Amino acid sequence: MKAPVDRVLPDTRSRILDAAELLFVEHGLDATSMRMITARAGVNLAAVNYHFGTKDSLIQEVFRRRLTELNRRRLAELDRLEAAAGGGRIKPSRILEAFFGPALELASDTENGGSTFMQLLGRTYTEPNAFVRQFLAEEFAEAIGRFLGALYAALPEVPREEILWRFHFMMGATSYAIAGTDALQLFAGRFDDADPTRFKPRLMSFLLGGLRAPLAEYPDEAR
Amino acid sequence: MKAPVDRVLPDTRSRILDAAELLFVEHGLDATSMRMITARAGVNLAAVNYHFGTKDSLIQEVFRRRLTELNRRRLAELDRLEAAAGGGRIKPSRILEAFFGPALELASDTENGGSTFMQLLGRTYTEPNAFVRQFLAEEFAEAIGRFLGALYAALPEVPREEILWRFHFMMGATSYAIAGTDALQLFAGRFDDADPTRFKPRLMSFLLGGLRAPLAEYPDEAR
DNA sequence: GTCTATAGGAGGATAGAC
DNA sequence: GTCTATCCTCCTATAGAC
Repeated sequence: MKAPVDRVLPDTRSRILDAAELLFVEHGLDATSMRMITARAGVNLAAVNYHFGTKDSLIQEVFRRRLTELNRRRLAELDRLEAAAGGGRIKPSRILEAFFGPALELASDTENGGSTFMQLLGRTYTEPNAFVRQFLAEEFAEAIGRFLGALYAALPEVPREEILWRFHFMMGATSYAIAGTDALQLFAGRFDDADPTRFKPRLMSFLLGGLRAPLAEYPDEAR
Repeated sequence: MKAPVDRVLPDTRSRILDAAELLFVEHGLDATSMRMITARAGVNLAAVNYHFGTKDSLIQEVFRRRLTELNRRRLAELDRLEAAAGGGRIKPSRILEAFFGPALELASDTENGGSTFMQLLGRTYTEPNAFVRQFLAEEFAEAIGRFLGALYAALPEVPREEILWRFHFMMGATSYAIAGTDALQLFAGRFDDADPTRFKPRLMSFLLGGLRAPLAEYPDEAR
């Protein structure tokens, strides 16, 4: 790499993205105005339109710069697992680790804003904004497809639509846990032993238990 | 009851609440303007301020009118369970049924807007608006406290903070599943067998599996 | 590339007539 | 109780100077 480091401090574009990410978490996408973003980033209002065009494009770029890398890492992990298995079965717990592990890692990265972003992402899965949902779906399509396929292969005795639903439930538990930890505090009062290092094994244990639950364990009383 | 039925059609106040509920789901709290609400309700703009004062108060009332009843039913179910057990242990599956059952029932009520509301509620758990979070926490405080206590008693061998976390995960899986079913469609393409009558047993089976998962089943590799 | 200035419109809220 | 009319604030986006 012979390109000289011209700027060691974040440039205008990055400063805008960082500020937007933070404010989107604090106030939501709609309630965050361009003025709030540029004020926090220390740049001029017009800089946003220069670099990103519209507010929607800015939102898209906030997600894209992190999601592309996140899903790349997930797929790399899955590739590694499949190569190591050499056509044999992969343990479901390994698959869950490959999918949720990178997300939880990012969620615990408080230095580079990863935890901020994951809070935002967790909330945005249920975002009503059609534009946002559209590109989120596109960004995730490949990873979700590959991981669902891996789970189908790892659990051939479980009906596929059941796996699909359970994957959905697992995404929900994880998103919600990441996005709304303070909601738990509100509900349950002080939460002194919220040891963040224990969060991952706790969640993984729960997810695996749900994924492998007996199919008809809970009788349908409403039938 | 000797009060005559003066109005059989919804009055202005109810029409505003119904319209607001629907629009909040479609566009989110912030993106829904007072003008959109009054236009859909077929009432004048000033009627909202007359009946509710501010937009925040209107939002609060949209939630309150449904949540009070929902949590009342949950607590009634729990009372019934505890009375029937007569001091003995209650099965965790019964407790989950008492808590999540009424919510799922409301979520499948498409006639009176219950499903609309539950979609809204599921999304709002991660709402950034501080005002909204505050009264949601107050509205839920009693029910959450009672049900956590019941789970503690039902699972005395499980550490309490573990139950607390798992309750949090269960709320997440449920909220997300209710709020974002169409997200699943986006991810997984066509979803032909999304039989809504099978949703409840599927979710309950998953929740119970997660709640009863072995504690250290998933090893903490990052330790 | 980044700024100032402003256009052009939508927002919540209210005063006062009916 | 419900309406009309209006105030003032805030928004996104852009045009054009530097």
